[in-house]
Amino acid sequence: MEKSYNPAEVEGRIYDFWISSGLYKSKTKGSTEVFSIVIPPPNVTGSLHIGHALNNTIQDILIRYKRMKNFDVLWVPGTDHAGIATQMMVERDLLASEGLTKNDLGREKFLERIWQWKENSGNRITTQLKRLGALPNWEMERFTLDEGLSESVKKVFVDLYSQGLIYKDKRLVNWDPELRTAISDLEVEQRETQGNYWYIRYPIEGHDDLSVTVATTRPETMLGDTAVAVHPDDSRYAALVGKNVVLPLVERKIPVIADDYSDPEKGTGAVKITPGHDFNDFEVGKRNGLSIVNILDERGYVKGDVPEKYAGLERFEARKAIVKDLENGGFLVKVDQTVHTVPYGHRSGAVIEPWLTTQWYVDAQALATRAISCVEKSEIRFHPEFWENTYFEWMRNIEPWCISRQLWWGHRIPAWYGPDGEIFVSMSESEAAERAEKHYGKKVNLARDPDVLDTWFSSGLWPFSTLGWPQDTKDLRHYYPTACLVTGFDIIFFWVARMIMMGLKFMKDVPFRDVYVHGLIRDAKGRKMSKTTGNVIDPIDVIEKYGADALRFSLAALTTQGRDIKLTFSVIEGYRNFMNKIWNATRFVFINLEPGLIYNSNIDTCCLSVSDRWILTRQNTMIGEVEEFIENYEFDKASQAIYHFIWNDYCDWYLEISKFSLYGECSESKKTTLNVLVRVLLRSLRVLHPFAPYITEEIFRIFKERGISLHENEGLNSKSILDAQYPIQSENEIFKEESEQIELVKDVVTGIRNLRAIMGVHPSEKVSVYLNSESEKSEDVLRRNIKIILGMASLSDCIICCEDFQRKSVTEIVSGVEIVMPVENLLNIEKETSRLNKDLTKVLEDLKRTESKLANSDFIEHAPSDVVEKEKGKLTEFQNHRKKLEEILGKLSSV
RNA sequence: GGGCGGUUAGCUCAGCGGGAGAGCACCUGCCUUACAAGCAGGGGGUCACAGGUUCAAAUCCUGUACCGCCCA
Repeated sequence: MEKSYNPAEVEGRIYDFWISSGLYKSKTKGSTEVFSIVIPPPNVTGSLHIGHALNNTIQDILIRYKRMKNFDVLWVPGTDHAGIATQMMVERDLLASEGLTKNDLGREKFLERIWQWKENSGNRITTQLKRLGALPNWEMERFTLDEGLSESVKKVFVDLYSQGLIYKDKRLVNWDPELRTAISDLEVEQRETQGNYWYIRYPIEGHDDLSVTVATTRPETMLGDTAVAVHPDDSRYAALVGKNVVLPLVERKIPVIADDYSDPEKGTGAVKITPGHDFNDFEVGKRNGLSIVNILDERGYVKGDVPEKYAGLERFEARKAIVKDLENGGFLVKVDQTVHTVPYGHRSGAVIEPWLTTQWYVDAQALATRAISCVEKSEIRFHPEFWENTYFEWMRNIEPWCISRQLWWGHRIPAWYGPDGEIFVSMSESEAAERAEKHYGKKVNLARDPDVLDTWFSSGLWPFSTLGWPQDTKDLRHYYPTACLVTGFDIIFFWVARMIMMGLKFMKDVPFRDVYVHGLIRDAKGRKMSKTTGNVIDPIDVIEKYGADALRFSLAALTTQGRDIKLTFSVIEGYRNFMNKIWNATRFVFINLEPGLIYNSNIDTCCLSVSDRWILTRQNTMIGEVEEFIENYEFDKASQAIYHFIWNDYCDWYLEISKFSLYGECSESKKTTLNVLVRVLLRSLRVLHPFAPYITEEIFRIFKERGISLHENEGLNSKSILDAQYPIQSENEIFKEESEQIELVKDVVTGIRNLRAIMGVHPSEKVSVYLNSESEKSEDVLRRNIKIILGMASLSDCIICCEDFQRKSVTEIVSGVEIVMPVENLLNIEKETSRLNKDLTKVLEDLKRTESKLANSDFIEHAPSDVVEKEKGKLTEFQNHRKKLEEILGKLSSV
């Protein structure tokens, strides 16, 4: 074995092995329980970012863990066509490379281009997932625009339409003038923006001296004003209600109306109403029967029933012109600076315009009822639970979902129009034609709806469309509902909620039982990672530098419940070191193994030493904890438990203690030690495997290669560690008594080492100490483990006795044991006195607190008896400690 | 404006009713043949603030301040 672990040499080879040996396939034989996950499909043309790394690491941990627990696991991989994002990219590329627009190419040619683009970049994201060590069932890989998935999309659309849950409606939508498509509420980002409040005076018709002043952040929309609203109770304006104002520049006469939408406290208390370009105003217009004037085209240029002067101006150019003209005309009262929220397109970054169009909608409210109750009834559980609130909040106030997009890349809406606009929604064109013929009594030409569906519409079907729906497949029956969905909180609305609605509607069952919501990864300063900030950590770079296992372990360790993750290289480096530690612990074991020997890991309990029993106890405790933590999605705690066990228990103590046996004379003892070393190592590797699959598989392989054989083997007859059983806590390997003994020994050793350090004793120099305890039991423990103490503390001699010393010495008291180290001439009495006084102060504080507790009758009465007993134990301990310290200090003062 | 999270060691975060913890950073000493990507030892905290509940509060409740996110 190399002296340090080299992930770059190992990872590719191991991943190929997993693929070539078919380990990614589901293990259906002998498994009774099923565990399935569908991947949150990344953008097919995208590349793996650190968020994907986190998301997929967690899924891979779950899948590997459950597989080793003998579940029939399925992890469905796949990608998303990402309608807007992908089309935007290809359009940009087309323009840059050939100076062409999509319209120059035409729909079909353009779509060919996108497919080509997808083919070129389509493998990148999956290749990157493989580098991370993710092992989904690649045979099941899906793409949202696959034939099968397209069938499900059509089927869902047709069914929902026939039930009236999908409908066409003309209303305001969020319109992206740059992409020239409608987008959903969720794709709009409200940003606080520095802007102006323009106060504009609207003269009252027929009264030269009367006017009403309105305030607006979007003056150009005045071209579309069809009323001015004041509050019904606002006495300032009561007289004006029913009169008309003359819209400046436009000269249109529009009414002053009373509507409580107007807030008397805000601005002037009078508000201009533009039903064609503002969501609130649209509602006001509906209530008051106002007409709608559309003043913009799909690019955001002024057009329609407006003064000729402004027609054809871009919206912000129009704003400038209008403000200028208002000022010249004496209509501009004042301009205040203000911070207000402006809607921006999530993808394009363009300012969104509310725009009146006809679009397709899903009646989300109708689907939400059951989606809410299934979470209320805990048929689906969020982890951490508080995300339920976010979910409920949104679901209970859900708006109709606009699903049509004026794009070409995506699932084309399966609706055909007859010559008179009659709609035929069908699974196919021929079916539509058939129905049209019946309807009209003759053959007619049908035109298909040009638009495509929101990408999330197809993603919403993902948990069942990927399993074959609408066909009644074996996979669907077997793996639906999935066990768990792993996702970031940013797509709870976009995706999680919609999958729940769709799953309940079409599968009559929830799509998953658990939703594990992880945080978002941020940089060291807590900022979102973005290309523009330049603070992006590329997971592939990390993997190349530190190895995939180090990255995975870091992500798992940092994933605390419900918090964002601040990722820094120093953390990853730390876990890279951990991998190297494991590697070297393995090297140590191999160095000591004797070839050809048969190791029996089915250890005969009676041969075990105290330290053997201790490490087995520690390991079994750890195994139980890790199991519980993983089941609760507490990956941070699980990884910490493993880390602590391997590094601090196994390497720092057991491995060091084992040397006394390995380098000793007794071959029986040596054999037992090796058995325990091997057993604990192999079990640790299996516990660790879901978190660090590469290094554990590699070490496992080396074990097999070296021909290490064990009677009751540690899964070594499996071809992969992934096919070995996950360790389970073994009650008969928990030795409480011996475990406590070693903890005492450890404390004493640390105490001695501390004295050595204080006195500057060179590590190689052997010294002698006296150990003095008033407890016979402790004394007995120390006597029986004297070899460990001698070795671990580098002692020449260790005398356990109760005798009184008169020699110059330094002292430490740990766990009731007085450690006395004679130092003869080296003693600095002042320093030692001050050190011990510091200890004494602490003990006196502890003692005082305990005494006052026990003196409190309320405490004795109310506290549980075990707490009271514990407190009494502490009292004795502190009293002894105090007594000893005072004796030592007394002696020091007389030296 | 409404909702959700957070405030614990220099930094990142655990702990969430009974003696303040980890990793990193820091200080001291060690190249002790598994590992210097290491070993040993150590220092460091009125657990944001103010009330309350309780025999007992970092932990539960209320309020305040500040930070972050989501929705208007």
